[in-house]
Amino acid sequence: MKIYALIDCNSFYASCEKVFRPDLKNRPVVVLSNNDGCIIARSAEAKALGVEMGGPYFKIKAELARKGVRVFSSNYELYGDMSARVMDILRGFSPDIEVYSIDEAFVGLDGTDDLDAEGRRIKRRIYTWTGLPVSVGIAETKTLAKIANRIAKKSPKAGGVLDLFKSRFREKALEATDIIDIWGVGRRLSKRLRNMGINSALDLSRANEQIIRKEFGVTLLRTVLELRGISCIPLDMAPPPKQGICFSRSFGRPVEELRELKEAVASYSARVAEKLRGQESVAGAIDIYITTNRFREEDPQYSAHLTRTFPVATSDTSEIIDYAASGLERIFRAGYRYKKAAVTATGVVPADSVQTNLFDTAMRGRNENAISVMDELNHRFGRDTVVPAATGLGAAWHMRREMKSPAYTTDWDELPRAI
DNA sequence: TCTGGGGTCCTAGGACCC
DNA sequence: TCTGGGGTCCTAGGACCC
Repeated sequence: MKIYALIDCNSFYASCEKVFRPDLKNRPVVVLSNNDGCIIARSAEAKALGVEMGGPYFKIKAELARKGVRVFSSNYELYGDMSARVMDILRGFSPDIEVYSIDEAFVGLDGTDDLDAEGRRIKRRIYTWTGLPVSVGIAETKTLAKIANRIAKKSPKAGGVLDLFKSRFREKALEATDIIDIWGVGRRLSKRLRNMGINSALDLSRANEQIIRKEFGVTLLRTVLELRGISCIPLDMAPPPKQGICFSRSFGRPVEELRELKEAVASYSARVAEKLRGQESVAGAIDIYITTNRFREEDPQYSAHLTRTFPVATSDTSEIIDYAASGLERIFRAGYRYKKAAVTATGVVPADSVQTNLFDTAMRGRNENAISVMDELNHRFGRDTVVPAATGLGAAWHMRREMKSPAYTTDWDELPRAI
């Protein structure tokens, strides 16, 4: 029988700031997003004062000051560092751990006798070693562990830890959980479910499987089964490298010039390339997105994106910047006040898989002649001088720019002429 | 003046092939 | 003439997560 514990740091960003400011103990604290745009974390004291999550800072700045709320700009380096410490401590309890987000992890506790006591040991050790308060929820599925965690966090009686594994309180817990608070049920789904008279987690756990499958798809069906204690979402201990790598930012002020946008897109592209190399991946394509400020309804609105595919998957900074820049030129329209730009690498695969893919592509082409010509070129000019592109129909031959006469052809039979 | 950033998964529909 | 089933691959868009 599987047992899952969900460990979740309370008000993570706000708690991280408090660790280094003992004078703020028991004081309300909030943390702001990039550009100090909106509130992304609130300490318990701030929540008690009614400070809303996601509220734009400029609208409530005066109110926060009046209430004595301390305000921090976000410091992601600090949060990443604190997160790593917490995850290391959890690894001391079980090797079965899925780091789910910066402030959450699922831990497998199979074979543990006293789950409640183990949960309290985890909570105590993290607090002693890092100063961060956490909540622990335990159950036989991840979805139920999420619910247990949520109740542990809110209920004063639970003291931050709730074990729902084979618990006689499970039905009560489901009944007390509103549909919108279930992991995997968002605004849209909850609306549709309410129309069917499904309002609580208990209602959803009793819903008809066929109807759920037909009307909502397999994702929600899995949620239903998980609520019944049937585990459908296993621990993901070694998440594969990211499939898409994105860098996106809002500008501090409206941007109208192509030149300025280009600078932004170039620096975002460089960051994406860095991230790619950091996880030893390459991208098959790059997507550029720009948009105006949707909150300024009086302004003309425009947003656009464009995907550019690389002949050969790459993590090369200048190549990525070039492609992004030319994509930007194509979607840029003058006369708009731009607010935000994003650069996303897609088709991301491990760098060392590319040669394998290329070989497969070559074999699919079944053109012995082309393959032997490629081999000969590579033998004469050095390894990887010529490679077949991984994407596109048929075979596309790409010759690296180190060669004096770079050639690019989409025809197998053309290759010999490239010599 | 001022409204975050970074992801995943699923499904539907079109292109293309035999 | 344009009719059929079965399959893959790709893309766009929706919904959700923290």
